Amino acid sequence: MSSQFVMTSILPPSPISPTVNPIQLILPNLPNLPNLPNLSLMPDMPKAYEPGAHEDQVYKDWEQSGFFNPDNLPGERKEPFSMVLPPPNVTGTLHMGHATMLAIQDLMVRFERMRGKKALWIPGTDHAAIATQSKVEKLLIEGGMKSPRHTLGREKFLDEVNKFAQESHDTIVNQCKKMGSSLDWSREAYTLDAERNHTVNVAFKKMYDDGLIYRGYRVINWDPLGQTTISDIEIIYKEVEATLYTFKYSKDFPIAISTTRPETKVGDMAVAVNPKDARYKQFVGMTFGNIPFAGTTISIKVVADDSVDPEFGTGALGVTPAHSLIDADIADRHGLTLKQVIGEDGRMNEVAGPLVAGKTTKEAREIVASWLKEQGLIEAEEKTIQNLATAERSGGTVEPLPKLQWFISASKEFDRDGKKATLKTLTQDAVRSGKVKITPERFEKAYFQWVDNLRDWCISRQIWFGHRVPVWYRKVGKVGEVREVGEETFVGTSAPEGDGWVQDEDTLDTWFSSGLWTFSTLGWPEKTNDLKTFHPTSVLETGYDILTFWVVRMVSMTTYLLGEVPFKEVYLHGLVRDEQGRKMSKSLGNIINPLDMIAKYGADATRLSLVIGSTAGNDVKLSEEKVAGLRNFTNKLWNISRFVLTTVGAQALGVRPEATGTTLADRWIMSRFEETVSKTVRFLENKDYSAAGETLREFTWSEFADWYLEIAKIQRTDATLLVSTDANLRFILNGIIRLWHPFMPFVTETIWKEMGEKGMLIIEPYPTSSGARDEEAEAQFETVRSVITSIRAMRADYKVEPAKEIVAVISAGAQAELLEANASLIRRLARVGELTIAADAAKPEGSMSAVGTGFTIHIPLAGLVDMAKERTRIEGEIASARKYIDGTEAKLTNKEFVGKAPEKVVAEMRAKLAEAQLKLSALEVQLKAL
RNA sequence: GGGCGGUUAGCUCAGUUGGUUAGAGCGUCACAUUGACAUUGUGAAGGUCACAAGUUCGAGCCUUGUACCGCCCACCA
Repeated sequence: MSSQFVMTSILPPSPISPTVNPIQLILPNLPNLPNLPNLSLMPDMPKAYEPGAHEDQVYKDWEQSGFFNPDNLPGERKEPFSMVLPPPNVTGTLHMGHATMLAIQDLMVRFERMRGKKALWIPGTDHAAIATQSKVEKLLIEGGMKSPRHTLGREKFLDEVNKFAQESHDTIVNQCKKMGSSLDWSREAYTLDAERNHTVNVAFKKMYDDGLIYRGYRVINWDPLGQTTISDIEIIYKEVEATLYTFKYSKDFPIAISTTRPETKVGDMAVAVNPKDARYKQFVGMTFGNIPFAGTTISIKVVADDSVDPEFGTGALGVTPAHSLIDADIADRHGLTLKQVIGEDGRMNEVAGPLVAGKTTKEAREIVASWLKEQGLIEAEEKTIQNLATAERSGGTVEPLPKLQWFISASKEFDRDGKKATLKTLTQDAVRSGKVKITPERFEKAYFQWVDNLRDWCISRQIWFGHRVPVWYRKVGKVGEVREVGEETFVGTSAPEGDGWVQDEDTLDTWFSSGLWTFSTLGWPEKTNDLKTFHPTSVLETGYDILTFWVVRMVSMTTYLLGEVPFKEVYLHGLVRDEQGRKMSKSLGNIINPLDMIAKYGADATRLSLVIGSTAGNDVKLSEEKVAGLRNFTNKLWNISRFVLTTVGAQALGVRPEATGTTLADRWIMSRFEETVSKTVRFLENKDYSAAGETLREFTWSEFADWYLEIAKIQRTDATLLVSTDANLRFILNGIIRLWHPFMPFVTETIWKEMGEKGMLIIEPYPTSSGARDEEAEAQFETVRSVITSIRAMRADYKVEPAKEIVAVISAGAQAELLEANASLIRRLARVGELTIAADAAKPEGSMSAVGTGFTIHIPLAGLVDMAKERTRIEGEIASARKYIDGTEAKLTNKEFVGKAPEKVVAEMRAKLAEAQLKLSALEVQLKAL
């Protein structure tokens, strides 16, 4: 029974929380009030946003709403958006890399959900076969058990692993929720649960029946420490120092060879030379038999093979077919037999001869080397750097050796749509045809580099934790007559009928089941509604480091089994590094735990820190300061809302105000809002999340909070502007809360509640914009803003107390009317008591001046103005203006520039020149006046 | 050995098909602060865009080369 160790329990239903949010006690009392709010009903918002006080409750509310499940979403939603969560390994807890993935994916799915799509994001975990089993084994050994597998036996050992996996799973689920992930828990899957086991078995059987899966006796990567085979990509190369010996097998042998592993030479079957190598041509085809070598006897054939580099070493390669993957290939081409001299325990076996039998390879290496020395066979001995193959999980030194294993063929041909295809060509075509788009595009190269060299994939593992190979064997033969006449094989989704069947002991590589993930989670092989609606999935978002491990395999297996791609797009994020760019690791002690960050700064700030400042495919450097900085922003957003809600009120939020009768500032902020919406949406559609976030932050903080809110305070003192100003404040607040939601779901949903909105923000429509801007208002407001900023700068320059009112005279030419119309803003925001604005105003005695584009500001500061300092400053400004004018004039008098540059560029430059000249003459006037 | 990135302010990074006097956040400095917010406000300083040559009217951006840093693949036996 393969299901005995399958984990089925997934998740208890969320209990309905007995706690009642105090805010909800107030809000139902908010009827449709007349325009002026009743202050006593205003929400009582604390001064600072405390994430810990809201996040868990908000998440529970979302879960209870059922909106994570697309079947429950309101309205008619036709277009699907689907995504699978790359299942985290049940080996422990989530790290910042997982947090990044959750932040980006949740952003994607919330955005699409708000845009009215049938949005589905499927959660799940990966049993991570070798990784989990070795982790549990290690823990048991640390706990005092010497040989856990031996002591416990298969069933009890698996109980331990499953227990650990369950605990890990619970932790992971909790962490996903803490991050605010809007995952549809009702569809949660596990790569090793009963349904996925069925999928795996069906897939295995189909591929076996089609000849894509086969069993073969071949040289594989053996991990003597983990006691299992591993695939090529589970190998990590480490540089170690080694001795390269050059020697002859015997005095009479005509060719010398080199090796760093003399002990394997007792298994040599041939010497390979390049066919073009004149030195050895005469020996090709000859066999030298009965060579006494290190206590045994070997027989060496000289073969010619193109893969041998005549320039390297002696130009001859000793072929050890059983213990080198390359040699195995050569042996295969020349029909040499595999002579296994190293056993699965990593020691030399009987075949290796009495001199080394039973010794470890390391011991044997010394023994054979001394034997060679004694015999005087060594011609050279030198130190080199060798890339030692080690197993990713156990750290053991990988020993290539021949073994009967299960493989998936990359090159077996089959018919696909009337054409010949292989797994390799299917995988290549998926990306080449554009059916799968990889973002960033440059990773397509890495994809092809891997796929073009796709080799047969060894999928069987000698571990217990995993999907057991769905193959049964039975000895065939008449009892009592001949033993083991043959073996009968049965491949199926469950055990065959009849007696004597024994299931294959091995389990499958964990990537076999994860390769089926996009459709195993949707009910395949049944033709479910989910599969029809949501497959192929819209996008796969994952780290670039598992492109080859996982993405390639998903494309291979899905295109083969389903005849369609697993996803339309792959979006790859970078790795999270520390502030110095180092990988986060336990040994460096630089790990930032996402849960710590959430506890300290909130989930929203943590998410934002992983999204802002990171671009597709590039690593993110994370520091606690960055998270803290973004926590400040969440608090800013909270306080913006607090201001609007407590002073203006919550009514009529979201209703677009009438444009008539509004001020320049009103027109400006509405225009900026339109621009912000269209830019944000465009960036989100292009998956440029950092740019979207920065656009929003810029608008929220630098435009809405710093300028419009301050102006609103002034406008609200004017009874004729009160209603329209409030309407604007509400509308824009409502808009930014929606815009921010996919980035910062908790604080925005909390504010939404404070606003007294009935439904939940999670399903509100995302703002849209025609992109129509009021360019006149933007330009005019820019002038007003620039006047205010200039006055503030002058004050700061002369250390005038911010509260103190000053006198200002502005000479503004054609812009005098505009500034006059906004004089009250200038007075209040720049703290000007007596303000004179004229087309051409004279400079008062003893004043300092600042020249802007189209205006000059004078501030009389009797006795305070340092004339020498003023002169230096103005001279400096004149110098830079001259330099600019000279450069620009040079360009404009250059016929080639005027002739070849686009008209628009030339016209812009002329306008800039005129502006600069105007400024220069104004500066010169100022200098003279001094 | 093959390939892919990167090098822009003290730090972390943007910079869209080449076109204003290169931007942001953090940090720094100065000033301020009981009415949304010190998790704040206002203002300022700070850059030969790694280096060299080339293409172009024009280069942070394109080409070639050099240097340094990081990663992936191969595994020379």
